[in-house]
Amino acid sequence: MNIKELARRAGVSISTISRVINNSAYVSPEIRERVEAIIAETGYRPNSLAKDLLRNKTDTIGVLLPRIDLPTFAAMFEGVTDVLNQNGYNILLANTRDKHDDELKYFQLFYEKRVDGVIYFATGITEEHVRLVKQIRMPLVVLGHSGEAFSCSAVRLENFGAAKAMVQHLLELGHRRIGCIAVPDHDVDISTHRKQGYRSALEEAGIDFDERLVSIGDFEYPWGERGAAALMSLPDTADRPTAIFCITDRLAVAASGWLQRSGYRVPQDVSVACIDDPVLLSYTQPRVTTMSFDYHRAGATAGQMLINRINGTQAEPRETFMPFSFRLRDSTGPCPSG
Amino acid sequence: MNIKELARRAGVSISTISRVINNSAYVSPEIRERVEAIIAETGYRPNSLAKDLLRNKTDTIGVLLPRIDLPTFAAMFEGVTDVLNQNGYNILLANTRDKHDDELKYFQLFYEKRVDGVIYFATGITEEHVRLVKQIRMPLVVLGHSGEAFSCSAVRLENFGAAKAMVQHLLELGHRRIGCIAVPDHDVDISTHRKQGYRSALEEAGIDFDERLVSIGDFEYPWGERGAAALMSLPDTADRPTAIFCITDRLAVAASGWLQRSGYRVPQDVSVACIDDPVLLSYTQPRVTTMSFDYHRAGATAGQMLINRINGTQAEPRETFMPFSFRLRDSTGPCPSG
DNA sequence: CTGTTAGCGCCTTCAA
DNA sequence: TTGAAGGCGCTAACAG
Repeated sequence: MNIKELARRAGVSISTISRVINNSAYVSPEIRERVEAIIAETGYRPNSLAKDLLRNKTDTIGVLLPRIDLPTFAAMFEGVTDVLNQNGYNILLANTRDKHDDELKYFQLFYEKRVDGVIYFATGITEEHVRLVKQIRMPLVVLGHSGEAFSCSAVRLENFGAAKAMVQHLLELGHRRIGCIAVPDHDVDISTHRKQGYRSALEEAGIDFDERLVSIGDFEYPWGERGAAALMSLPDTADRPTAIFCITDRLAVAASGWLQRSGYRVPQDVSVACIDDPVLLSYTQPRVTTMSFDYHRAGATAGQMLINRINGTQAEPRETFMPFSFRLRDSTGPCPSG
Repeated sequence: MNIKELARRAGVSISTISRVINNSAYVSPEIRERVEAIIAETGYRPNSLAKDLLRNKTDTIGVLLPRIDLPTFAAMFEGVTDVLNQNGYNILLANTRDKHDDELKYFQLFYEKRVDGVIYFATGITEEHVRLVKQIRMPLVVLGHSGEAFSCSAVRLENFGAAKAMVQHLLELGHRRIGCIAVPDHDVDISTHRKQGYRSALEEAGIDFDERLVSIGDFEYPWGERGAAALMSLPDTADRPTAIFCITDRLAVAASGWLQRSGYRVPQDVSVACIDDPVLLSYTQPRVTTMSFDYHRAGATAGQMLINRINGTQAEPRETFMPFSFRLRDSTGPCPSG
């Protein structure tokens, strides 16, 4: 079914059909009624492809992300979609599932599908990314990294500050041997900056950095166990940490579970703290002290920035940092031997 | 930049350009080279809208779901996207955020955008849904419900069996007063069937159903606390449950946390069990006994069914039930007063 | 081997 | 107030 067939059945021209569909001009009531009846009866819906081709706009935004099954990404994503949907945009979603090399392919896809803009949950930006994006000139907003390389707006997190403040909290509780369960430096904003915050807090407190207190793995639960186990099995008991700072929530949950199953009380024997605050952390036993970011808001901000960029409301690149807030719960306490 | 401009610059016709882009016919090496050089230099990429309009195919699948921030949905979604991406499809994602009424709007959108098929994470199917889908005749696969109303294939979960088997596990441990934290009957497959499984197991064991042992709330953590609190505050101590069966994982985590904070040992005083097995449940304290569904596989199966339907490989509707598997962990134990 | 032409379905002047 | 015609960017006959 198309506009031509509709016109034939209604005994009018295709322009008239177009007019009633879009209310774009006056149509005599009788004709309008007749056409509407036929539309209702046939269940006709215009072909958006044809329309989009003509108006050179798709009302679709490409969203590129490495995974969606982490609460943090899911929350940002829902923030993005909330504002985009409210503004009449649809989402073409590319989930690379951590296959970083596929990102370039998806940028091309977005361009070929002529999306009106792109939200990019960045993990690592290469020169190829930059060249490609420059070439295709699509409105772009980066989430989780600087947008400088692309000369575009970005929404970032105060990762350094959050990590530093959390370690300072542990220092204030009297802890001196503070372990850190972290991840490699693939993802600049999270892994590097949070680790830097940890080191910076120690440094300012005049505590020497001890490499044996840092355990590097990945973001997943199993590593929280393994990391905690590694730290608590340092040969000299005096070397073992009295507090463990985890770079993200899953590591803390698993570390806390392992500690308890291994006979340590949390926080009486060992404190556990982290960054990121999925609802879960308020319901585990014990509840976990953390630094909270409003991920939904971060996503919504990025979405709004992109809309402003498309509208021309805000042409100049701008960078927003999301603040953290301290959530004191039950997993941190005074240093025992302190 | 378009094919016409390219033709002008290369001094050839647009068909020649098309031929080199698509490798659809022989082109003399010199011309091919010249054209490819210009393409590389301009960064030209064909407009998919025009192509899709012509071939009447978009290589895009619409995915309609109520939310993406639950591990179960996220896992199914990634299963879907894995097989679809592997088969060259892209994803137009509609996240209703539990606004059930928007579903119809998104079905229309999918049709207007001429997606090649739809995966529908169904929560409640109304007559309007059926009428609309019948009218637009798109290949469709339903996830989480019967596809009967649409005469389409579906992937479902053995919710009844999983719930029944879990309650039977508790019965075998000697429990007679088994609480249930559940949700209202909005979502047939999960809420109703799992509750029915609970009742069926009790019935077969000759235990009278006690309404006071069922607490109805929602899927979120806070309700796990409130539900557990309600069950454990029945006036007569003898009425209180010695085991709590939760309809899904979040409720169990929160219930277990609340019990421990309220002075109950899990499982020595009260056992906790549930259905659904996000990785988390292996890392909480205690680890939670549950029935596991392979959600990723469920999604992948749905994706493959849709592809088969589009190819014509499998035209007849078919229904697959995903089996459950028992994960015995640390949150369930013998009935104390046994 | 390459160019010309006719649409895909729709919107938008421009006439009438 | 309505109709005719051109064109969005591309592919696929059909000529040459």
